[in-house]
Amino acid sequence: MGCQMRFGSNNSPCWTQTMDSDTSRVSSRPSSPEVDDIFLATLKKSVHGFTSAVSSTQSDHLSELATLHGLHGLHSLSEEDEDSLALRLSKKDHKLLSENELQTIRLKINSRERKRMHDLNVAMDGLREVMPYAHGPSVRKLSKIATLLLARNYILMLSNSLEEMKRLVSEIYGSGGHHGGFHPAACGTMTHAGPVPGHPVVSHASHPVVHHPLLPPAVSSASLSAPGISAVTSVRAHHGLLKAPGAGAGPLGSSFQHWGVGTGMPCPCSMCQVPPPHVTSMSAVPMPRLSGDPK
DNA sequence: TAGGCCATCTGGTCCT
DNA sequence: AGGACCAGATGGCCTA
Repeated sequence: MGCQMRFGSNNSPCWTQTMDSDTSRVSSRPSSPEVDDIFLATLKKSVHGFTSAVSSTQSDHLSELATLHGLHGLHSLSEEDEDSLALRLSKKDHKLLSENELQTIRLKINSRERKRMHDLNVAMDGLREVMPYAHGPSVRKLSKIATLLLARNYILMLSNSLEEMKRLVSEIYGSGGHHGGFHPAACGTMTHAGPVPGHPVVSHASHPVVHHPLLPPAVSSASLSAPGISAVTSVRAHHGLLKAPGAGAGPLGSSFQHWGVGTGMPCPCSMCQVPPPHVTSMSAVPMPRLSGDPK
């Protein structure tokens, strides 16, 4: 089976295709049910007796305990039996706490855990939102693991792009002052798209590995093959995020601004008064489809 | 039907 | 002691 990331309507297992629409299911269920509702409902039930308050798991657990204590047919127990069971359970398993107290504590803990997981999901949703991936109602929600892996790759891509931009800037302007000798008069006719005259064309294939201070050494395509993300090998293999930054119409491929040497400020010339090289939107990058969607 | 993804419960551990 | 965090177990939903 390998990598099964469900995105496209046809749900190809791997990220070999761009995300595709599937209006039928963004998420068939809320990321988290109304926590308070659940908790309150459960609490409400608990008022009428703990045997009806417990979840199925709790019921099972209770049944197990009842079995351990030699009591069978828990649901048919009378109140006296329940009280007896509670006493016996409290004596053996919970010492001083009554069942109701235990139940209350358990519900409280469960509620906290639900809230914690809900917060985690909210954060995950926030991460999904900033992921330059296809958004919209017609796009299936990224799974958690997909979100994390994609985010990681995205960060790597941005880091590499940034480092490469810095390198290029220093390469271009490092030896001279502003417009160090190559820039045509007042940026007259020069297109910023092509290779800079007198400067070697950037070859990503020959780029030294860029090390990001926040990343482990050798953050490169090789490092992306770490076992930790082996589950998405095909994702990596086909994922546009993992291409060498700047390739083609990447951040530096088609346009970049002149930068004032030493100032880090954009060149004020008219030619350079264009939007800064945007971070390539991954939604614009042909993302591999995750399914066998023929589109 | 199998497998993936997810929410929830639960008990354990660690921290404050 | 209480809360946060974690991982295992469980069951539901969905898709191929």
